[in-house]
Amino acid sequence: MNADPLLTRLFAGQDRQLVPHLSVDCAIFGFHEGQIKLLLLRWRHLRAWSLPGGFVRTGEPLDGAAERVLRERTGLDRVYLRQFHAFGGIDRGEDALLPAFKAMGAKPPPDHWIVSRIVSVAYFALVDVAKVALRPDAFSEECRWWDLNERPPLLFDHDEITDLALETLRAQLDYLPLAANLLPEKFTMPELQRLYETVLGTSLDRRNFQKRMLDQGSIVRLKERKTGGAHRSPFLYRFARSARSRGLTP
Amino acid sequence: MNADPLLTRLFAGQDRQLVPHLSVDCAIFGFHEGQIKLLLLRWRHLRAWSLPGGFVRTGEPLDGAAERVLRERTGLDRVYLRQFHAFGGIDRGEDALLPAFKAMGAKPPPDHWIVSRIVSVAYFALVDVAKVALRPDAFSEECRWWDLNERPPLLFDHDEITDLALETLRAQLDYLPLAANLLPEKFTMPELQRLYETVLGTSLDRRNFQKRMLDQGSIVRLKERKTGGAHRSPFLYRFARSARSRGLTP
DNA sequence: TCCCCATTACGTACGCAAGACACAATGGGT
DNA sequence: ACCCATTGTGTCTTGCGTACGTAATGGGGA
Repeated sequence: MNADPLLTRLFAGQDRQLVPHLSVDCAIFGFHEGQIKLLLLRWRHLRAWSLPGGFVRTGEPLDGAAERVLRERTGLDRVYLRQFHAFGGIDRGEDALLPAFKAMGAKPPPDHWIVSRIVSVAYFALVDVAKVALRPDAFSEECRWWDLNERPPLLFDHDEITDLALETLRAQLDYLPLAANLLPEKFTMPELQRLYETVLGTSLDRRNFQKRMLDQGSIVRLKERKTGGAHRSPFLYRFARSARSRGLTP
Repeated sequence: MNADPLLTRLFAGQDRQLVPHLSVDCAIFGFHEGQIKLLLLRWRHLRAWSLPGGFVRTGEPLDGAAERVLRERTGLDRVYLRQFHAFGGIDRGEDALLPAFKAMGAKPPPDHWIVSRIVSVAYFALVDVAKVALRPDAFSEECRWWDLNERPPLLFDHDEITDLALETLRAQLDYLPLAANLLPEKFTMPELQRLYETVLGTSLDRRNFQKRMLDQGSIVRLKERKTGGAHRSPFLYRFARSARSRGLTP
């Protein structure tokens, strides 16, 4: 197999396009059929999964790198994206990459930063699954949604990153407009409730939940109802303008 | 003036001790006489102030670098220290350093990372002012506590960093054992209340505050009272064991 | 020395929001 | 036409936070 020209230049130390020792990783969450979904990539040759990520380019803001990763994998722009932690331990499992590079015909020098020490700034994103156009990156052969509870073990320290992303999500559930970004424009009250229950891991009272949401004023009831279900048709709702917060510079 | 040998080696690109393009900054908070204090350094030659910070060494964890900065400036170890954000904008004001380097007789090449692009991971620390032994670093001529409201304008983007640290502090006031780390072992109820009021920027009802704190169970009343004041002697309290959380790996 | 009074300690009443639960309405399935 | 799971709405209770009143204390001023 031919060596990737990008990798060859990178390993020769000639690449001044990237900020060394630095990367971004994105935990991209979706919600579908009552389940939280996580977007994962499968690496070529390694056959193992990781979060979408990438390196930071010279002259590119950190947030810009995260926005780029999100855009390149999902086609989405201006969606909910927040930094939540920088992971800077000494051994984050970078050497798991070595077999992949070898299989690609490129050999990094043993002291090259890409296999020695990388600090990764982690972001989480909330997206509407229906709007996503999945696309793997140069190093991966597949890109798909996983049910959060059935996800495979991840490469590097990405299990740890995912866990902290979820913890952050739960802690901020009522402050950030989480649901407004995970659900489609129109949704029913039970759908909204199942999202809350899934994120919180508890069950909530239907009637009190509805009251709380409506009194709070952040969602608006539409005239339409959702038909096709086997029971009484529920109303459709949408979020009030103020509830949708997009992008990193609000 | 003679060139600093560390700087000379760094600018010649020979220094493999530091991870390039990466630094840590610490917002170190204290509390004294009813006021929140912030620890600042005054740079040599520049005569301007900044947060304590430093570069990350090869083989040093990110958290370790923050702990080292805190220890070197205050002599303290195992105190409350948390990462809260990575600042990675394109121009964070690094070129403010140029005059300082020049005055030290060292000239960085114009494309050197130290004046081109630095991503800084920011931490905040909560310390007991009485236990701190202040010590400036190699680049600063003075190191002292400032009243938060009277602090001077800071170098780089450190005003922004300080603002976000405070915002994070306020948001987490009731969850993290903030007071347990800012106050001395023994303290009075009015002292605790003033800390809360200062951080929150509001005034609280004396009687309800006392009830809330005691019902919560995280503080314990001692048999002693504080004497010497001009009025009725208040009881002394201490935090319950569980309330004190120290260091980055609990 | 004694009174004054700011400050501390303890207790009660009210209001709002969340939680528990009952009942009516709907719409496809049988 | 009836059944019944599901949705929409209302009521009662509980608990926490807020507002506020009263008693106790200890140093300072006359």
